[in-house]
This record gives sequence, C-alpha cells and structure tokens, in this order.
Amino acid sequence: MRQSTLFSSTLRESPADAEAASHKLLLRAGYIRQLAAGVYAYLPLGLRVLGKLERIVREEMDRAGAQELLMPALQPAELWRASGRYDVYGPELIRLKDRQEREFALGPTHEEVVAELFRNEISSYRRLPVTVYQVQTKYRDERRPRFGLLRGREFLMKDAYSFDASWEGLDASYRGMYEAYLRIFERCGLRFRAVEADAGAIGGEGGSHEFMALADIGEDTIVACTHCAQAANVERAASGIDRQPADGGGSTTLEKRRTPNVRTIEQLSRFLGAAPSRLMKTLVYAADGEPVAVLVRGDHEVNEIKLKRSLGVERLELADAATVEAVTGAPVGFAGPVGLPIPVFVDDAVARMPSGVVGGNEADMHWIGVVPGRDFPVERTGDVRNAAEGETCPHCREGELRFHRGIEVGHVFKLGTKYSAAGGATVADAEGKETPVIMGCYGIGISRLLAAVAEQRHDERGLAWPASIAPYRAHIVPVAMRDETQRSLAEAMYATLLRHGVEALLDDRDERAGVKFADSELIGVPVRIVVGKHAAEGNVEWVDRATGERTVVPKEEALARLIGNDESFR
RNA sequence: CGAGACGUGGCUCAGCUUGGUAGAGCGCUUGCUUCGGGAGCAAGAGGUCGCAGGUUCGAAUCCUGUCGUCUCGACCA
Repeated sequence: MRQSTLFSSTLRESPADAEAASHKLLLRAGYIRQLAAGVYAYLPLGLRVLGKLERIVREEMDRAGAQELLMPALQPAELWRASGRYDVYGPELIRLKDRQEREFALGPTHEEVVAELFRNEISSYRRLPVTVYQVQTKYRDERRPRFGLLRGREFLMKDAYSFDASWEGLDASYRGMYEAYLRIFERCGLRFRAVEADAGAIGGEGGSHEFMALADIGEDTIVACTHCAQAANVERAASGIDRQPADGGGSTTLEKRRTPNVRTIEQLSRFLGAAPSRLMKTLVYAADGEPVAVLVRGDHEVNEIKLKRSLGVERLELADAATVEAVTGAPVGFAGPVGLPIPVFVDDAVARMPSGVVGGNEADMHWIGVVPGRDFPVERTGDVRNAAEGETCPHCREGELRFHRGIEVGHVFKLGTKYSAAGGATVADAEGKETPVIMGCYGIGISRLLAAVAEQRHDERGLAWPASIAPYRAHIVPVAMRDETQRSLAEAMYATLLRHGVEALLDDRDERAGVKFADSELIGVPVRIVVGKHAAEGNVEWVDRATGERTVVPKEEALARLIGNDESFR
C-alpha cells in the first residue's frame, strides 16, 4: 500500500470523546471512526487487523474440527419467544418490525437459530459430535457502551456451537474448544488468563471459562492464587480463608446499645471503636419478589451472583427503602437479624464469628454480643460474599488471593440441553429414543480482541502490533522522496516485498522525516525500514517498533529477513 | 436507568457571565524557502454555532423543549 493513497489520515490530537488508550490510538492512527455510541466503522487499517484476527480464529476453529457457516443477524421474534428469552433478555435485545408488523430481533447471540438449524439437519446420534461456528456481527443495545471497541453495541464475534449425544462428549468438545482458544490468544500476542466463570444469562447446567486479557482498564476482576493455578472471575470465585483469629474476643452477652444516628458500617466502627470485621451487615434483598435478609461481615461485600445461585432464584435485587422499613420496622441503616420476620441467610465468614454487632431494627439502636443461631434463627449458611484480596487460597491453602483486572475476550460454556430442549433439537439415541442434544457454546469478541491487543501493545508514541496481526509486516519509510537514490531504493524494496507476498506499507508522501516517523510509530507496524542516509551504500535501517532497537543492515539482508521467515520477528 | 458534563469548520478549543451578526492552533489548498524527529513565511478555502420553538430591533450568547455524545454509578454474554 502506498501511504499517499491511504484512505485514512492520522490525527495529531485525540478526539475529546475517547478515554481508553486503545480507543484514542485506534482513532488517532486512523483504524476506526465512530458513527454513533458504540457503533464504529473500520477504516482500511482497522479492517486489515480485523481480517488477521479472523484468519487466526478460522484456522484454529478449522483445526479443531469445527465447520464454518453463517447465520442471519435478523431473527424472527418467535424463535426468541420459544426459548423464553424474548422477555428475559430485556432492552439489550434490539427489536424491530418489518412492513407487515412482524416482529424481529437483531441477534445478540445465536443459540436459538443454531438449535433451529440443527433440529432440521441432524436427527441421529450417529452424526454426532458436530461443531459449527461463524464470524458475524452481533447487536446488543448496551446500557452503557464505552471504551471504543471494548464495549460496542455492534461488534464482531466468533461464535461456535457444539452438539453431542452425551455429557462425556460435551466434555471432549469443550476441551477441544478450550485448547483452540489458548492457541488463538497466544497467536494474537495477547497476555491473557483463562479463568472459571459464571455462565450468566446464557445459562446452562455445565461449567464455563472466560479468557481474560490482562489490562487495568478491564471491567472484570480476576481472583488468582499466587501459588496454585486457580483463577476465577470474582463473580464466581470461592471466598478465601481469612487470617482473622476465630476467637475474636468480643463479648457474647447480648446487649442493646443506643447508637444515635449511626447508620453505616464506617460510622458504627468509629462509634464503637471496633474493627468492621467485628460487625455484621444486614442487607435486605427481594428474591423473586420475596424479601430475605443476608448477613455478611462488616468488611465484606455481598456477591449477588453467588447469592442468587445459593438462593436458587431468577431475580435478585436490593430491596427498596420502603420494603426495608416495612420489614424491619426501622429506618434504613438499622436493620438486624434479631427478631426479623423474614428468612436470614448467613455468610460462612459470619457463621464463624463468635459474636458480632448488628442493627437493632429500631432507630438509633444496635445489638452487641449477637451470636448467630442463639439470638436469631439461621435459615442457611453459605459462601455469598466476594473473595477479598490477601486471603489464603481456599484450594491449595498455600498461596494468597490476588486481584487482577481483565477484559473478557472469550467465553466457553457447557450449555447442556437448555436450548435444545426448548427448540426441539433432539436426536435418536442407540435405542431409537428421541433425546435433546447436549450443547456447548463458545464465543470470541473479535473486535474487542483487537482493542484488547491495542490496550496491551502500545506506548506513548502509538500502537505496536504483534507481527501476527499487524496491518502490514513492514513500513518502508524513505526519509526524503526527493532524493532519487532513496526513492528508487525504497520503491525497489517495496516491489520486491510485494512480489514475495509480504504486506508492506510504503510512505511515499513528500513529508518531512519527523512527520513520517511520528505517523509510523502511531500506526505501529512491527518493522520500519528507514531508507535514508545509508541508501547510497545500499544500506537501510531496521527499526523494531516494540523495542525501538535500530540497526543498519544491507538492503538484501532486510529483504531476506522479511521474506524468509515471517513469524520470526516480533 | 440515576447523576453530572459537553455539542462552535476535519481535529483540539476560545467566545456565552455582561445579546450587536464568528475566532485561534492543528489539518487542507497554492507559492517560495527548508528537509533524519510533528518546519518557516505569504496568500487562500472551509462554519445555517446539534435541532426546533420562544424572548428581543437584534441570539453562538438568554429561556423552553428535543436530539446527540461522553464520564461516574447501577446493570450486563
């Protein structure tokens, strides 16, 4: 590509709307342009990177035995009604009507469609297992699109679906995809971690893993052990073992204390001179509409996903102030389990406390010396809080739990029969009996992956792509196009690279050296070949974008390195 | 969805408080000079000031509504 004819141009300043590094740089370097909130156009440079990512994904999917197909983004509402998700999915599902007032949705995912296809194509267990995949644009009307490509409303996704006759078969299919994902993210030059995950709205009975790109801007928190391989999304991670001594030393004599205007844990801690870990927090939730109380230690946070799972309910939200006051008979801030007329669920860490301080269910009053079980009935105990940093790993009991931020670039699920049962996707088993097929689903956010790599591979000057996904392999930069020696050498090298199938970008613009170098570093092609003052001797500069390392080499050597082994430099 | 902020040439912004008919830098065009780290000089082009109402002799500026965008939160494969 001749840079003089490149469609996009670089921006000297970041557009004011951009916040994330990847967003700013992708805009400035001319990879993407925004069209609406969470909706982006890919300019030629951006599309090249996207294409590279797609190719890697396709190669690994094919290698894992998956077959590519393409399903429609426009999907009849009936399909979504049948699975029960038309209403459950909520406003994130973009709904529209055709001229006949027939209802459609723009696909945020394709479990329904693929189950429908399967139902009509395959009816015998003898044709299993089978896995299909597609690379396709998805639509999700996010409440809050942000950070450019990291959370868009229209985005490119690879989704795959496996069909098996048995759970053992699903395990094998899942393992195959999991391993393909490891290869894909490695090939993309991503620093990532595979973690245990919660299956969320996509649901299903089996396990689930997320592939997290490590980045501070990530919206997910990963809980990882310093000693063993255990790592999980905080949504799912088992709480660690607390270093806190179990005997505590607090009074176990139940006693009511006047605590005027003390509503928060912080205030209570200060008022009583007791650490938050000696206090108990009572939260009232509406669980499928029914009020329940949850008790966690003052220094802990309720994990609503774990709580939801533990309660076995569909909907869970904090009760509103009116409900709290009706249930406790006290203003918000004084709720406590003693004498509470609703079921009380107790976190494991609270259950281990010899005694604690709780709200009095009466304005300006708290109980101290409260013992769970003795002073109030415990409906059930369980792990319903977030793991905390620094706790001992509950798995190996050796290491410490550490938190990391991550961007979810891939997610694999064992779905089981949730969609096949609803969609009538069954096969005849060996006895000729119809049974729902066992499904898995596997997603990679390709456009998000692009942004995640940009998030990890950049410096103050611009992007620095890994060779495997860079828009070009080499950026040929003649310092002065007017110098005939430089110009003809640069042109000759460019032609040679193209002839050997090496993608090259030639900066043939009549710009000053500073402009060319700055643009080159912004665009981030892995290798820059500077054709300058050494051109007369047939030498060029080889500049590594990522390290900044520069060496003067004969032009033949530079060409040989680029043509000979494409993958050898990074 | 709750809260906050912002919409002025392609980009970054000033002007708005105190209404008087639109500015700067970057980018773009042309010419001359310069030429290995975002050049200098000169001359140009480019804007219904998001949109719609209202107030006023007069609105980028004041008022109302509306649309859009961003940030924080809530929520969420």
